[in-house]
Parts: sequence; structure tokens; C-alpha cells
Amino acid sequence: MSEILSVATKEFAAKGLAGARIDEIAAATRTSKRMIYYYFGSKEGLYVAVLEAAYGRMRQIEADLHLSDLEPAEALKRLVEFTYDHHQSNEEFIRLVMSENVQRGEYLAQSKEIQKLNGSALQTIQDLYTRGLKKGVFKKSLTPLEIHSAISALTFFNVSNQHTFGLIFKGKTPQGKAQTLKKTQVVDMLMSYVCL
Amino acid sequence: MSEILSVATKEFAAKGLAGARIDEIAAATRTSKRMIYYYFGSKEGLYVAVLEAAYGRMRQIEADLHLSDLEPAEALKRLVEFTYDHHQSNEEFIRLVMSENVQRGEYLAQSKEIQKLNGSALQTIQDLYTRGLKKGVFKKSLTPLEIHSAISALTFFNVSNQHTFGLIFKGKTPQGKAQTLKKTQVVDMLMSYVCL
DNA sequence: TTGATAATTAACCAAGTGGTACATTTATCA
DNA sequence: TGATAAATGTACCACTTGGTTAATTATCAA
Repeated sequence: MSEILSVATKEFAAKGLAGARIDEIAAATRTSKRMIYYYFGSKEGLYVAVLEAAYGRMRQIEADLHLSDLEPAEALKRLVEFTYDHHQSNEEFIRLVMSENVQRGEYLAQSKEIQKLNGSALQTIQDLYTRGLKKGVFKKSLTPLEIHSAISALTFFNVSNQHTFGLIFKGKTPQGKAQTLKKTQVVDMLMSYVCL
Repeated sequence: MSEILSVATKEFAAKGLAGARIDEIAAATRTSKRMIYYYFGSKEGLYVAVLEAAYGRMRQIEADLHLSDLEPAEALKRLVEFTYDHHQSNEEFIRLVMSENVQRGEYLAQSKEIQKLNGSALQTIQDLYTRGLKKGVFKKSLTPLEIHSAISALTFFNVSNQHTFGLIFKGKTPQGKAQTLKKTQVVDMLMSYVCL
């Protein structure tokens, strides 16, 4: 069953919900198509399970950072660097999120699990931000959501849009993975956004 | 034929290449499915035509900004504000780009047209940046591509990921269109990224 | 051992879907 | 005006694909 899930994750991430083929997922598994329906009920059911698992993993890893041990500014830097690296090495997750946004979050909305994990990411930033304010090193008038947004935007886009960027600016983009924004630049931008 | 293209744009933007249905596109047109194949040859052919048209429109509008009349810093601000507004009001384009990135730019790569429009966007920034350097108001060591990336990231993400963001942070996100980063914030971030 | 439930297999199907054959009409223009 | 090509309408098809029916085997408590 976890094999089905991991194969399905690859397939959905590669082709989206509509493009993915249950038959191909089944073929890449040691089980059969029938079993997929036995466990997940429908293609959509499997897709939602894949989404939940992917978001769950994300939250898990986030929780493993120990930011409260660090000075606020240092913690923020660490968070940005981590998010950058994480997005960089989890293109699969990013493509799932993209495809879900193309369909307006229709299926993510069906998952009750998802609602639970909303707090944690914001709470981490909330704590960090409050500590920074107290120490007088952060700008006032920012919200945790805005900080999270800014971090996500700069690190997510770099991976999510690499293919169209690579094509449009062919030759002008650094060779290899075509990440146009370097980690240090993203860190700098965010530090100067949040710090006084 | 332009009617087909505009209907198809809506359909592909809403459901992606795999999710879109030729029959539905035909039904929403005053012509028939037969004509779609007559003009565009295949579903993929139509999709590529849609992509080209969408990128073409984008380039056209960009070209209509008159940034060379303005002081460098003012021009940069104008460019950022414009891009923000433009992405904000062209969700269709953004979804097309997202879906194309999910499929790794496979179809954009098939278009020869696309290669042509690479320069213009970067050239605009190049000019602006060079002027700013001469006047001593911009940081050195940035590339036009990096500036363009940063602008795109902050303005694109805000629209592209609004649905998953809205769901995950339900209640915490500003009501309405769930844009978490305000225009002024994006402008500020980019100004302090580029300016000394 | 038995009875019942869970797990699995293999063949099958109905509907949806991209694409076409073919006949016909409408523009083009020498 | 007649010939040639472009544009269209209708009906159709082969194949893909999500999903199922029904029969079989493992599991395990009583």
C-alpha cells in the first residue's frame, strides 16, 4: 500500500491528476489495479491520499528544525536556507502543489487532514518573529503569513518555473538546474525584508 | 479561428492539457470539432498555439511600458507594480504557465516562436539596470535575469499558489482573493534588493 | 476444523475521447 | 463560368481508461 502511494506520487507529480494513468501506476507496482481500487476507492481517492502524504512529509521535516535554540535573526536565516534547500530537492512535491493549484485546490479541499497542519508552519514563524520584535531586531507590522509567503514565493518559484524559464531564457540561464536565484540572494532579500 | 483560440485558452488554463476536452472546446465555439483539427491538426497543436498566443500577448503588453522615460529607480518601481497588477489580473496566463511547468515545458519547447521573445523582457531590465548603475543608485553584481526572477517570483507565486495557500491557512489569509503579499511590500522588497 | 472476513487475481465492460472518412458547400480566380 | 482549392457538416470509429464482477486464496479467531 505504501508502494502504491509512492509510485502514485511519482505519476501524479509527473503528469497531474488528469494526465496520470491508473493502469501505469498499477503496472509500476507489484500489485494490481484492482488493489488500488480496493484501498483507495477511486483515482481521485488515490490522488487525495498522495496529496495528504506529501504535505504530511513536508510538515514533519519542518518540525524537525530547532529554531527556538537560535537567535531570531539566525533562526530566520536558517529557516530560509532550509526552505530553499528543501524545495530544491523536492521537485515532486512542488509539482503536486502546482497541479493542485491549476485545478483550484479542488482536491486538497476534500482532505480533512490538511486543515490540521495549517498551524504548525505559521506558529514557528510567529514565535521567531515575536522573539525578534522583543529583541528589537525585526521590523514591526509584518505578519507571520506574509513572512511565510515571501519565503515560499522566492524558493518555490525558482523550482516550479525552472522549465519555462529555462526555455525562454535559454543560454542566459546558468547551466544545469537553471536556478536563477542563488540561495544567498534569497537569504539576503528576506533578511532585509524582515530585519531593521 | 481566433474564437477557437480564446475558448481553448480558457479550457486549457482551467484544466491543463490532459484535462481539457476537445469536444468541450468545440461545443463552446460557433464552429465544430472538425474545424479545430482542420486548423490546428491535433490537440497538442492547439495547445501549443494557445501557449504561443498567451506569451505573445504578455510580451506585447510589456513592450507598451515606457520605462526609458523614467529615472531608473522610478522605472524599476513602475515595472514591479505593473508586473504585480498584470499577474493579478491574468490568472489564465499563470495557470497555463504552471501547467506547462508540470509537464516540464515539453510543449513550450516545441514552439519556435517562443525563442524570439526571450530577449525583450531581459533587454528592458538590462537597459534600466545599466542606467541605474551609471547614476550610482543600484547595487552592482546583479544580473538582469536575477532581477527579472525576483520580480516574477514574488508576483507570480502570489497568484499561482493562492488556492493551496487559501486552504492551508484558511481563516488566516485576508479575505477575498487571498493575496498574502501586498503590492507595496513586493515593491519595497525589490527596491531594497536592487537599490543601494 | 470451521466459518468468516480480508486480500488478491483475472477477465471484462461501458463510456468517453481524440481523431477521421466522406460528402458537400463556399470562396477564389484565371 | 468553370475549375481548383479552401472550408464545413455529419456521422462514425478505434482505442484508451476508469472502474467492476465474480471467483479464489490467505488469515485467523473461536
